[in-house]
Amino acid sequence: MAETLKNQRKPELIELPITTRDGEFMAHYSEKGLAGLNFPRAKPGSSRAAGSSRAVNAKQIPLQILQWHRTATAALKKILAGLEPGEFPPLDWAGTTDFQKSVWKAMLKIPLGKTKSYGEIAQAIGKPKAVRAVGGACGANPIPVLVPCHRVLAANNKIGGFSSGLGWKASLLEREGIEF
DNA sequence: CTCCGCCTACCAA
DNA sequence: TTGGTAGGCGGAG
Repeated sequence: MAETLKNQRKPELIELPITTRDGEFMAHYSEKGLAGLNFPRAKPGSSRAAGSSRAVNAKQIPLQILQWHRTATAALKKILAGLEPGEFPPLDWAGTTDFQKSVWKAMLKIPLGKTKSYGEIAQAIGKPKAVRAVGGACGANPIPVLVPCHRVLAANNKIGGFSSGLGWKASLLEREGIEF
């Protein structure tokens, strides 16, 4: 009778927006914490459908999640301003692989204003040859900015890639005073 | 198993 | 310096 866990296809996350001067980010929360963060769709300024008034009934959102959202919002805005993020909400990496988690944890250890290469991350997690795989994990990072995948550069201080757009990566690095 | 990717080191111009 | 390339690894289908 153990219903196949595989039927749990839908995590059913609660989505809440975070409006910043860079546009509206979208945060996704599970009952365990922040599970995802998306960059703004349009560029700052273009107010398109103005939220299409999908007014989520604030009343039905667990207080716990609202608290995490406040924390996440503050942290995101700080980093976007090139400042120390302070407290983080718990991060929910359910559904991801151990390899990816190890890579993301390693990235969380990179201090603001500092960088590491894909190779250094690979070495840090004990898989010195999995360099390219580290790049893959960075690209799969569900919580960009807070989990600083932008602080990972290619060898020789080259900018490397960024699935959400190199423009974002370059911009985030600049805000932290990083040169490349 | 195959294909692809936020990489690298290396070699040829 | 710039460009092309083969090796290596994990993830997705």
